[in-house]
Formats: sequence, C-alpha cells, structure tokens
Amino acid sequence: MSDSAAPLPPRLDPGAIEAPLYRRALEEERFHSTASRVLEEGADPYVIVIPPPNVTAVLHMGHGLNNTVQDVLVRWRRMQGRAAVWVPGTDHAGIATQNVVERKLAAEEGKTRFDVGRDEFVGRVWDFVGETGGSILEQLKAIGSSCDWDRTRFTLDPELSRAVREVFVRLYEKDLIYRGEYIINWCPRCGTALSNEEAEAEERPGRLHHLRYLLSPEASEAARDARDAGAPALEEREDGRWTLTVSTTRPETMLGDTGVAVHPDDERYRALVGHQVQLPLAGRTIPIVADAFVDQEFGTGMVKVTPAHDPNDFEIARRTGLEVLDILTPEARVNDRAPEAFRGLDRFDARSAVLEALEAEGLVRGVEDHAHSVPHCYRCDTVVEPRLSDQWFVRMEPLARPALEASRNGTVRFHPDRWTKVYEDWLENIRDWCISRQLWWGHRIPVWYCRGEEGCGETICARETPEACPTCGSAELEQDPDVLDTWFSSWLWPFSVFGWPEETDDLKAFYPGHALVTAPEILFFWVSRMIMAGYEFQGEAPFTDVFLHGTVRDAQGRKMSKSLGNGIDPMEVVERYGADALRYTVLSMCGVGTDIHLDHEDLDAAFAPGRNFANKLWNAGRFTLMSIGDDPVLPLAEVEADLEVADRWILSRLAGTSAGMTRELERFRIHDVVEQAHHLFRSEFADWYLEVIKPRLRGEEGEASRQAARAVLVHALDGILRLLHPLVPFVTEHLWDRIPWPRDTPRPERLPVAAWPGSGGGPSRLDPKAEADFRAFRDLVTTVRSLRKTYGVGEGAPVRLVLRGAPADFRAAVDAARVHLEGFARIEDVTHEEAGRAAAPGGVAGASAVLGNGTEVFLPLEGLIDLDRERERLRAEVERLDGQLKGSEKRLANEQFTARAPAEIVEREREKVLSFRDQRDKLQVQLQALGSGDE
RNA sequence: GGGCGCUUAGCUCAGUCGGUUCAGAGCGCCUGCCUUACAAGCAGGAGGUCACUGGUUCGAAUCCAGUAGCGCCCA
Repeated sequence: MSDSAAPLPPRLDPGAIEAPLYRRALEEERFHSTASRVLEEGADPYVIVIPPPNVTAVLHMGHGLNNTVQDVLVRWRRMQGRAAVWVPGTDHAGIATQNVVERKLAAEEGKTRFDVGRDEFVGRVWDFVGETGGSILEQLKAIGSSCDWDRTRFTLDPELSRAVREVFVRLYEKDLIYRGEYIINWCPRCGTALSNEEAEAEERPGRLHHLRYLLSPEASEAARDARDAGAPALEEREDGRWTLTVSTTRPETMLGDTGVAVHPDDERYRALVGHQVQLPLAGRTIPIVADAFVDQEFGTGMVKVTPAHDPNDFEIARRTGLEVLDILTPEARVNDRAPEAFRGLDRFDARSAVLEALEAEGLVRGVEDHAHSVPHCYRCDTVVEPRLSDQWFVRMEPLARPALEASRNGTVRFHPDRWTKVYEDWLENIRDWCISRQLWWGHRIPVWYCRGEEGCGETICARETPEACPTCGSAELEQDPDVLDTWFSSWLWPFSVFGWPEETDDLKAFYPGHALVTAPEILFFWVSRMIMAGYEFQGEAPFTDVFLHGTVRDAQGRKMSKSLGNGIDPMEVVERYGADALRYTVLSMCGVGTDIHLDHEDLDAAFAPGRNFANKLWNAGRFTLMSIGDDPVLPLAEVEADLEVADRWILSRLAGTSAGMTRELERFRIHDVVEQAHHLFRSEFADWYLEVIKPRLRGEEGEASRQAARAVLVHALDGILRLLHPLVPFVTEHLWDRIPWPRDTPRPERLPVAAWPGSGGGPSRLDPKAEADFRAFRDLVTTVRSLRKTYGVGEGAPVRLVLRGAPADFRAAVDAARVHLEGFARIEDVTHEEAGRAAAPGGVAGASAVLGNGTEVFLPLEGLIDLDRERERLRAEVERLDGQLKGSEKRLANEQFTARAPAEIVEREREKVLSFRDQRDKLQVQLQALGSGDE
C-alpha cells in the first residue's frame, strides 16, 4: 500500500493487492452508512438486503454470482453519492442446521437429539453455529462484497426474534394465523411438516397398478347392469362375485382406504353409489361415494379414497363423510391400524408386500408404466409423505392482495419482466402457508396451552412468555413444542434488520429498500412473502426492483452440486486468479435470464475472460503510470487548446460509455454493462488511444502535445477506473491510488467513494466529429494492415501509401497522423492524389481498396503482390458492393418504400447508393487497371 | 394437464424501437509476430440459410401463427 511509488510488476498478482485494499476500506468505513446521513444530511439512501445464506453454509458459485451482482449495484450507487447500505447476514436454516448437528451427534456419540434432550441439543446447535457459523460472511469479503458489516444480522438474534414474535401475535390476533388438522407435506426423514413450496415435485418413472376390490353381494345386480352399460371397472369372477378396479401408483395406501369414489355425473356407476366394497387385506367394508373431484377419464373412472394420505382424498372425505384412517407412523412405517402382517414395514417395503399379497389373491388386474411427479423434501430429497396432522397456518389471501396489486400497478418491478407473470400467478392461486415445524432449532411458536388438573385448556398467544393463564389463573402452561419455518423470519428481513418493530432511525432512513437480487428458485419462498410482509407490517413494499439472475451450471449444463461433485469453490478461484477475475467472468456471462456455464474441470479456461481482462487492465494502468512519470500533470481545462482528434475522441467515448453504462445499470442489464466497459477499455483505450499517443508521450511532437496527451491520459484512466470499479474493485483501486493528480484539482478520498462519471455537471465531452474522424483513421490503418497481411509484407517492412480523393479534412487528419501511421502500420510515406485518375499511381502494381468515406487506398507492392490474387480479391469486393448497391437501388425503386418508410430512412438509403456506387466504381477501375491477367 | 422461456459462429451467449456497411462479443481455431505496458499479449483471418414452415410489412434475426427440439415453473 504505502510503497505506491514502487514500480508495478508486469503481471497482476491479485493475492498481493486484494486483501490489503479490502482491509483498508473496512478500516476507513467506506461501506458503512449511518441513518443520520439520510435523516439529517439529506442523503439519498440506497438499500439492498442480502439474501441471507444459511449460517452453516460455505460459499459456492451461486453465492459468488449473487453477491457480485449486488456488489456491483451497491458500489455503483455509492459512487453516485447515495447513502448505500448493503445489509449482510445469515439465516438459521432450521432443517439444514439441525440436520448437520444431528448427524454430528450420531457420528461422534451415537446419540439422537432425543437422547440428549431439547435444551441440551439446542445448546449444541448454538455451539456449532458459534464455531463455524458465519464463515460464509468472511468468504464474501474475499470476493470484495462491500457490505455494511456493522449491520450484520442473524435471524435468531434477539431483535429479529422479537420481530418474529410480534408478527406472529399480530397475525394471530387478526385471525390470519390459525391451527388446524390438514394434510400437509411431511418429510419422514426430517420428521417435520414442510410448506408446499418446500416439497419439490420431481418427475419420476413409476407404475400404475390396477387393483381389484370385491363388491358386496348386494351390489351384484347393480354391477352387472353397470358392466353391461360398458363400465370398465367391473368384472364378474368365476365364483360369481363382482369386483371393481381402481388404479394407484401407491398400492400400500390401500391399507388406509376408507371408500371408493365415482363422479356423480358418471352414468356408468350411478347405481353403485351407496353400495359397499370389501377392502382386501384389511378385511374392512368401505362405501362407494360420489364426488365431483373424480376424473371420469382416468383409469376406470373409479378411484380409491385414502383420506389420511392424500390431500384430494382428504377433501373428498370431508365432503362425503368418509372416515379418515392414518396407517403410517411419522417415520412412514405402517402402524397398528393396519393389518398385522404389514405393521412396521417401511412404506416402500409395504408397497411390495401389499402387491404380493394382493397378487396371491388374484386381485391385481395389471400394471403399466406411468410417469408421475413425486414431491421431495427440498432439504434432504426424501420422498415427501402427505400426512394428516395438526399444524399452524398463515391465511395468505388477505396478505397476497396488496402484494399482487404492487406488481400490477408497477410499484414492484421484476427483471427480467417475464417473472412478473410467474409471481402474479402464484399470488392469484395462493394457498395457506404451513409455518410450524417439528424441529428444535428455530423460533419457538409463541403459544401456550393451559394444561394440568386445574387447567382450562385455553390457548394463549403472547409477545411475552406468560406466567399464568389469563382465563383461569393456572400456572401450568405448556408452550407449543414446534418452531416456525425459517422463512417466517426471512420474510421480515428487509425491516427486521433495521430494528422493527421499534421505530428506529435506521428503519426510517433505510426502509423501504431498493433492489433485491436473487435466483428465481426462491421467488415464492422468500421474495413474494417479503413483499407481503412489507405491506402488512410497514405499509409499503420492501423494494422496488427484483433482479432475478440465472443459475450457475457446469459445462454440461448441470446444476452444480455437492453430490455430483461438479461444483467450483469460489475461494479456490480467488486464490488462483483473484476476486476481480471471478467477478468479471461471472458478470460478463450474466445475460438477461440466462444461466451461467462454467467448466469445473478446467478452471483456467473457465475464468480466462476475467483473468485476462484484469491483467490487461493492470498492464494498461502500469504503462500509463510509467509514461506519465513524475512531472506535474495539467488539468484538462489547461490543455483544451492543444487537444488532438484522438484526445477528443477518447473523451467523447468516455462520456458516451459512462452514459451507456449508467443506463444499463439502471435496467439491470449486467452483461451489457460489462460489454460497454470492456469495449471502451480494451478496444478503444488500450488498442488505440494508448498506441496513438505513445509518440506524443515521448515528446516527439512537441511539449504542448505531450502535455495534452498526459492530461487526457490521466483523465481517461481515471474515468475508466471509476467505470470499472464496481465490476473489478481491486485492480482498479490499486491503480487509481497511483494516478498522479492534476495540479489544483481536488482528488476524491478513495476510488470507492469517487463520483461516478457523468453524474456531475460540466460540458459534454460528446464529440461526434472527433468520433467520425478517428473512425476514418482507424479504417485506414485497419485497411492497410489487412492488405499488408494479405500479401505477406513483413511487419518490419515499411511501405508507401498513396491516397486518392481523400476529403480535405481527412487528408489533413492523415497528414497530422503521419507519425502514427508509421507506428501503426509501418507506413513510411504518404502521398495524395486528386480523385479521378484511372490508372494505378505511377503505373506501379499494387494493392488497392476504398474506405467508407470514398478515399482510395493504394499500396505499391511491386514484386510482392500476386496479381491474380489481387484481381480475385477486388472482384469479390466489387461483387459484394454491387450486391449492396443493387439491394439499396431496389428498395428505392419501390414506390411503397419511398412513400411509406420514414424520410430519414429513405434519405439514408440514397446516401448508401451513392457511397456503394462510388466505392464499387473505384474498385472496378482498379481492377481494370490491373489488366486481364492474361499477359 | 396448465403456463413460461429458449433455438443466432465449433462452444457460451449479445443483438434495445422492425430500418446505420447488421449479422456481433468472449472463448476456441488458423496465420504471422517475444514490436521497450501486457504471450494472461499484439496484428490479420476463417467460420453463421439467425431451428423449420407460413404470414404481416415498403422492409423481419427482430412482429404473428403453426411445427420440431430443448429447458423451467405450477398442478
């Protein structure tokens, strides 16, 4: 740091510069904003809350992308002078964290959580979190995340826990939280209920089994009639008994069947409704009922009803009064309510056992392959079991209403826009949220039941732990054993982190926030619910823009995962190539709505774009600093009169690019931001500007020119480093620290708080004339280089250049740039001719071309040139131009076009015709001048 | 079953309002260069029927419909 005078090594060594720069920024509190800056000093806030990673998580590339994007936005806004706050933190991840500690307990001590007891177990989870928790936040620092670390929060912090309780009680009092017995998604491995969102459907190949149930003898007549009417379910056995057929992918559930249902409008089975069926294996008799839920087209049109193990069947049972019979334990084993032969079997073993038993009785009619979607636990991937159970729910419809309106009226916008519809669809079909979890790690539900001998059975929901029952005064209170879904604390994150429900200054200053950056996977889990909570508890949306980026995948397009072993460790990437390389690589690939593919088997290749870019930037900066030297640099204003075309051009491009980047940042077009920055720095600044001013910097064109070049160079590098800083914060700041500052010009304290280009006033540097002139110069150089290459003129070999018919100002520009032409294309001499001559200059054979501005270019290459090849090249070029010309002429000949197209388009077309014709004719003449080639 | 999205160079992807010499970038590939910032580099180049079919339009990679393939979400 201190040795900023020491020469920079020719290669960027990220490991040497990144950590010290980050440390310095922390020491100087560059990432921290206070409420008073907003409330008292009137600063405009800019707030992002981090999607809190699991407290036990380690950083993966998904985090890498997500946090880099957030950091870009925050750094950019900070440079714009906003009071930028990016709140970091972690969530307690109830299921995941409890799982980890349970596994640890089992491995180390062979115990379950029940062996050690609730208090002891929770204590151990806290110990575990204390040891390893939050290390992911340290990893975020390594990738440069400019979070406001003073504001780091954890969802189980006392203040945030208080917010959870407050919210629970408020919703309970509004009757928006209720308890009830419903079919919920149950993970038998985790031993807890899940919300609908946490049960992820996965398409699986399965089998559809067709099972026969015996009808009671009284139903025989109705059955025969039905069969004769074409009902496919009914068959008569040899013994004269009738059977019906139902189909299921889960045969083991038949042990819990309490009825068979048909559609009420299904004529085929109408007569059977009300009759009894003998349920095989169980030896129970169950009724046939009618319910409109039944799909007449599916299978035979008769369905088995298992109310305790299927949500739809549960509803049928409610409507038709069927019994509800739970035949599975919480571990998904067959319980005592099922026939003895199956008790204790795991659900999948029970499946085979049931089928075998039915087969033995001739009750399996057939089986067919049947792909179906099976819900899996999003934490452990176990097949979720629909289970009847007593749980707590949030009534969502009233909460969804304002959240839906926010999207419809544009208060909250999604990027890319197509997610708007996904969000709205979900809210329009909102279902109640199961929030209780049968876990020990999390916010305990603030509900107590009055129990014991004296107890009145009252349910007490309270902010503070009650001492006695308010109804009967009994002190025998028992708290609900369950904890809340982790998302029940996450949805409060945008305001709980600022101290809600207290009306803190932070809350006043920083709520509502602005952007929310995350992956689409948690749109429902988290984003939607945050918006609901924002409206319900703060009266307004927590942010205005939701940016949903893609998923990081491997080269084959597979999601990176531990189990596949195809993940990339961001820390390894940082170590090998630096945080800047990591950031630049993922940002450059962050196209709208596209996933990011990185080859985990070839990190060198995967991160080459970022590594190359950072190193190039390093070297351009290094060269600039070396070239500038120690002499004082003049402010731009003092060299105004000495600015040359190239100077005005790069200043114009700087202004144009900063405006463009700002626009794209506002629209969350990250890829475009990177592309513009890349183009300016690499294709314009490094490739052309630096090259063009080299002779001037050496003083070959006089002191005034040198000083002008130095002033512009410093200004341009400063601007480029500012524009690139949000993308690659480290290499930019290291270089920026070393920029010699123009005399009498105030220097910003540090790059992270330097003004974003274009946000200040001042005259516009946009200069279309300079851009056009420089383009012509570049055209000339490129054309000559290409011709040289075509004919293998060695790079060291000087050539003469003849220009014919150059427009006056272009001619002047070329003359002024003679010294550059030498450097750029080894052109040692330029002569001009008037337009209109037919032959090659001086009768010497050469290569020729025409520039866009009509200037003819000759390269006398007698002896080197292959005439046949040149003729061929020219012919192809003439043909190409002729094609363009014909196209434009045809368009203009079309009256519809001239009549209907906008005037400026027509005018442009006319200009194109003139230009194409001019270029073609000139090349045609050159072609003829080369002769037929038959000599 | 319902909905959404994608298909452009060998690979990964841009392409805004339909019109600028519009068919682009990075990586890869070919050729030549260790040119006094950078070989993690420079210069030059090859490579695409914009999935297919039809339509709208003066004009379509871009808008519409259909087809095929792929992906995601919801039930």
